[in-house]
Amino acid sequence: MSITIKDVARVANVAPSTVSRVIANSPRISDRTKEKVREAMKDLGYHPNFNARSLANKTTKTLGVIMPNSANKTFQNPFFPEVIRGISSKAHQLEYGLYLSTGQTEVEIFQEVQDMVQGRRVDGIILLYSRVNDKVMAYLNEQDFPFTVIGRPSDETNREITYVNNDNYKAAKTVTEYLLLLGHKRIAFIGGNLDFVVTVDHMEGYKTALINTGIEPREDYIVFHEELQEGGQEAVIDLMSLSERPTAMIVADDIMTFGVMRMLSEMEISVPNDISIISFNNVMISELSHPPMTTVDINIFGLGYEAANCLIEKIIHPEIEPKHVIIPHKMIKRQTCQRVSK
Amino acid sequence: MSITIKDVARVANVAPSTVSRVIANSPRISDRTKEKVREAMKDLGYHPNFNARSLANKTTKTLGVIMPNSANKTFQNPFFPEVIRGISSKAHQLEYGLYLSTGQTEVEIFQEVQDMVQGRRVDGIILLYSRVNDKVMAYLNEQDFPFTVIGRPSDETNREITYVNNDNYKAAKTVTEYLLLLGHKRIAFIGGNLDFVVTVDHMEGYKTALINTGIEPREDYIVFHEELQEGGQEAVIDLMSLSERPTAMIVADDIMTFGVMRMLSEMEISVPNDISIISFNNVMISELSHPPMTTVDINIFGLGYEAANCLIEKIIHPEIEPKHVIIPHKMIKRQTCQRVSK
DNA sequence: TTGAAAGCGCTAACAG
DNA sequence: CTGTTAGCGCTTTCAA
Repeated sequence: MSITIKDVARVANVAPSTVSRVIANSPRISDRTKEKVREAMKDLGYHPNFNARSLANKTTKTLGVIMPNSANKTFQNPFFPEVIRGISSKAHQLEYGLYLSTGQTEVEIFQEVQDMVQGRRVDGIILLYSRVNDKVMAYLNEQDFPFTVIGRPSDETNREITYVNNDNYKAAKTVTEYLLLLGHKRIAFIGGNLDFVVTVDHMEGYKTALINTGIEPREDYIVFHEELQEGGQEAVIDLMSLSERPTAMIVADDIMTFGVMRMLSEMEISVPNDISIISFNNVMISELSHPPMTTVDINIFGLGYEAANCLIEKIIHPEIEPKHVIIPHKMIKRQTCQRVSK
Repeated sequence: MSITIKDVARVANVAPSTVSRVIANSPRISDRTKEKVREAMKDLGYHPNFNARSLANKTTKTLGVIMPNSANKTFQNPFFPEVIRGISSKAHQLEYGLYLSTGQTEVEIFQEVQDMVQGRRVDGIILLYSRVNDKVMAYLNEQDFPFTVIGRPSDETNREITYVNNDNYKAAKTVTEYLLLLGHKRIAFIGGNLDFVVTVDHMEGYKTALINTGIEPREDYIVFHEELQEGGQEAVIDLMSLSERPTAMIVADDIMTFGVMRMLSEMEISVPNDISIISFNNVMISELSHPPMTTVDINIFGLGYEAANCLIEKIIHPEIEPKHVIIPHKMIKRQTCQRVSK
C-alpha cells in the first residue's frame, strides 16, 4: 500500500510520533531531526493519509457547500460558479477543501446535511441560499454546528446566525428611486421565488420607495417567477397585457432580464425607448446583452469570499459572536434605463 | 462526543461488529437483529463517522472534481454548473459525494490533486477539461489512479485513458458544411485557447470541411482567444478590419458569441443579415441572445453524468477496459444563420 | 527533545 | 448468525 508515517519513521530513524510532530511543525523538535525527517518524507514521496488524520484529531479541514436544489435551471445561473470561486479563494488560502452537496430535492439535501454534520465529514457549512423557514438552517442552528449563510435568516430576531448578505432592501429602494427620478411612475417589479428572503427584501425596498413618493404600489405590477428565463418571459406577457403598461421594470436577476428582453424584442417593444429595465447581480454576461443592461453589482465573489472567511473563523473560534457582514453593492449604469418619454 | 457504533451496540445488546454489518446490510444477519439494531440507531440518532469508515475500509465514496484554473473568467461559464449538475446526479444516485478543487493556478491544482490521491481523500477523479500535454493527467495515469476526463487526451495513442467527449471534430465540420451550403465562402473561425484539445478538434473539422469543398483555409480567418467575452470582442475587431470581411463565423462558445454579437452590434453590423454566426454548447441563455443564436447542443449535463458513471464503474472494477464515450451533439437552428445575400 | 502506547470509530478476518 | 480481536494511519498524552 501507500507510504505511511511508519515508513518515514523507519527511514529517518525516529519514532512515528516524531514524524507527526514534524508534519505539524512542532517547535519542540530539533532542527536537525526536522531536516532528517523532511528528507525522508521527500525521498519516499510521503503524503499524510487524510482520513487517519481527521479521525485522530477530529477535524477535516473541509467546508461543506450546500447548493439550492439543483433540479431546476436556476442552477445554471453564473452566480454559482462565481460564489464558489469566492469561497474557493479563501478556503484555499487557509488550506480548506470544499465538499459539495449533490441533492436534487429539499429532502435529499436535508439528508445530506445531516450526514455531513453527524458523520463529521466537514468542519462547517456554507448555505448558498436563504429560504424562508428553512429546515436545514434550523437544523444546523439547533445542532450548534458552525455554518454561515449567504443571504440572511428570514426571521430577523435570530441574531445567532452568522450571515453574509447584501443590503438588498436598500439596493431595491435605490434602484426604484432612480427610476422615479427618471420620471417613471408606472414601475413594475419582477421578483424571484418568494420563498427566498432576497425576494422579500427586494420587494420591500421597491414598495417603500414608491410609497415615499406617494405612489401606491399596484398588485398587478408585482409578479414573481421561479424559473429564470421562462419566468422572465411570462412576466413580460402578464405585464404587457395590462391596460396601463408599466414604463419601467425592476428585475430580480440578470439572467431573468435576458428572458425579459428577449420577449420584449419579440413584441417589438424597444428597450429603453419604450420601457426601462434595471436588474440585479451583474454577472459576467450582463454587459453583453442587447442593449447592455443597467444592473446592481452585488459582488458575488465577495459574498463567497467573506462567507468562507466567517465560517473558518467560526470553526477556529466557536465562542465568538455571530457576525453579520454586508457586502456593498454598486449600481452599474449601462443602457437599459432612460428618462421617461412624454 | 457524538454517538458511536459502540453506543448503538450497547443499547441493542449486540457486538459493534454486528452493528457494522447491519449498516452494510449484510445478508448474514437475522431480520430480528437488524430490526433491533436499526431501532437503536434511530433512537440514538446515530450516523456513522465518515472518516473512521474510510480509514477502515480504504474507500471514501467521494469523487474529486478538478476544475480548470478558476482564476480567470472562463469559470463563470454556465458550462460548469451544468456539468456539475450532471456529475452530481449520477454521484448522488450511487451515493458518492463530490470534492472540489480550489486551486487557482496550474501548480496549485497539481499540488491539490497529489494530496487528494496520495492522501486517499477521494476514490477517483474527474477532470473537467482536457489540455494538451496536461501534467495532472499524466500524473493520474502513471499513478494508475481511477479517473476520467471530460474531453479527450491530446495524444490519440493513449487509449488507456477513459474519457467522455463530444465528437467535436465532426460537429465543427458539420457546422462549416452547413454554412457552406448556405452559400458562405468566407467563413471565419474564432476558437478558444489552443491548449485545449477541443479547440484543436474544432479547427480541424472546420478546415477539413473547407478543403473538401475546394476552399483553402485562410490564416487571417482563424483566430484564438482565451477570454470569453473580451476575446469575442477582440476577435470581431480583428476579423472586421480585414479587407475581405467574412460573411460567417464559427465561434467556439456561446458566451463568446455574446461578446461577438455585442461588438457587432456596436459596429452596426447586423446578424444574420450582414454576417451569420454559429457556435457551440447551447447553454441555457443561448436562446436569449438577440437574435437567438444557432448553436450546437453538446449535452453538457450528459457529459457530466456519463463521466461520473464511467468513473464509478472504474472505481468498482479497476480491471475493466478504459472506455471512450461520445455524447451525441445536435445542431439547434435559431436565428443567427442565413443564406448569404447577393 | 524524543519515544512508547493508547485511542479516534469503524471494518474485517477468524472463530464459534 | 454473531462475537472477539486486530488493525486502518494518524495524533497525543505521558514518561523519560
